[in-house]
Amino acid sequence: MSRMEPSSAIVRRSLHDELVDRVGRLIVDGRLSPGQKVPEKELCARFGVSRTPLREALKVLAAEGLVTLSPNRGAAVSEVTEADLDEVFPVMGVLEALAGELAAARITEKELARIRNWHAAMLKHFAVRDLAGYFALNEKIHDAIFAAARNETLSAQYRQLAARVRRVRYVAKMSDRLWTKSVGEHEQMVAALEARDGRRLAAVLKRHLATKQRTVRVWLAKQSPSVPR
Amino acid sequence: MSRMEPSSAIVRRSLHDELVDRVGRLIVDGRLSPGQKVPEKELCARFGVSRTPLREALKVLAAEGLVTLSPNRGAAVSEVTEADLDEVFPVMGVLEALAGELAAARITEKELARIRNWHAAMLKHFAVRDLAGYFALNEKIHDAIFAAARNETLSAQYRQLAARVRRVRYVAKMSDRLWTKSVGEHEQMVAALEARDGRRLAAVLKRHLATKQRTVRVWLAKQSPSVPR
DNA sequence: TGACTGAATTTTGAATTCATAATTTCCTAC
DNA sequence: GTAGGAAATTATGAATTCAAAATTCAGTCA
Repeated sequence: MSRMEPSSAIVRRSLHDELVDRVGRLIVDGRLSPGQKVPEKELCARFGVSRTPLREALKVLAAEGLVTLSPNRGAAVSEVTEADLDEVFPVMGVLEALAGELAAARITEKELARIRNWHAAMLKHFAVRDLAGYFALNEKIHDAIFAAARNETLSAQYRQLAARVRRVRYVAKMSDRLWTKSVGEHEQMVAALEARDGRRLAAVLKRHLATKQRTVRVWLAKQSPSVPR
Repeated sequence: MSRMEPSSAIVRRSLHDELVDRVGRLIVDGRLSPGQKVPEKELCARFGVSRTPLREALKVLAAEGLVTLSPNRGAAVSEVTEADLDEVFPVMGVLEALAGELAAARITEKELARIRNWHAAMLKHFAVRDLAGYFALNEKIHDAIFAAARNETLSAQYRQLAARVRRVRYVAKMSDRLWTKSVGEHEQMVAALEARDGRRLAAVLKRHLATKQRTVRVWLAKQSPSVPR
């Protein structure tokens, strides 16, 4: 008997697992905004499921910090304060540094080549100041570095923290100065990877993240006065 | 009206939240052993709750890596393989290092004094080779360092990883040589804290964790042949 | 008008129910 | 006696139900 196409096969994940993803995405890319109550009923209707699996998913999202549960008043999308960023970024920093060290030691030629290509494409987006395209490739490159680090635990921890700040991170319009700086850092990242210099890559990634934090900070400061509640 | 004893007060957390703790503890301190299926029914009876909140808790524990869910066959306590340790320890390492740097900068005299006391008490337990007493204080000291780092995100991430390995970590009988080494490292930790030398503390913590990993490795290697499945 | 009270409604947390998948038991054929 | 397979049992995933809490709304009185 012939095996079914893996792509067409319905990999029957449990509903709650699927929902963690779907609802998480709604939050991360801003379709549910911070502070807003999670509309349980509406989401049940939208996804065609009952409250049970949805609520299971919300518990998981709460453990990951994307939603906040208050007793007898349900779930709300977590807000991202400046204090949160001050907590999260340093942790992301050391995780990225570790990823860099491991990746430099373990990355294959093939993976490196792919990153080089993405980097080149990213430069083109930068040239015409196409932020969305830039970010998409930027994220791919970072993911590839974590993949090359071959440490699923490390990647998972990072992903979790990244999700908490991404909605801020990827909305933050960069000033041209910071953007240029960021591109330069990416240049150095690729160079360090090619030299397989883990220490240097770690340092670059840390500096890069600091740049990002500054970008976000600027954005958040501009934003928060206009967000009353 | 007089206030009730906090210990007797029923702080009405949601059931699932309470259960994440209780079941998590069962796993972490080995009352449910790795590989074993989580006895849903039995736990419901034991805690006097229905399956709904228990299953919510299991989803959260699965996200934290303490249990593993397989479609249509429920939850089982996750096993800890050597490969897991190779993933988890490096991450814990960088988190501890960061905690050390932050703690050195932020710790108060009072907190430092408390750590000094615990350290002294720990030495007494070491003198008579009282492993349980030693571990209890050891853990307190590490917790205190994270508390002094004033970064809840950092602490939470660390706690999560620590839970995954603790059942191995705190069962592992240390060889006398490694134990002595460990005590020496603790000595250096306190010294670095007193000097508020973050860099040095980070280095010591990293070395200390490496020692611990070696301890666990030895234990796991001895163990695994006798565990058939 | 406007603050307060209390009933009606909605929302939440958790138990129960129900359909389906997995496992066990028991029977049959060899 | 054992392998195979059907029926019974149990476990699992998810929907539904139910009680209690929160919220909304309406009416009363100052």
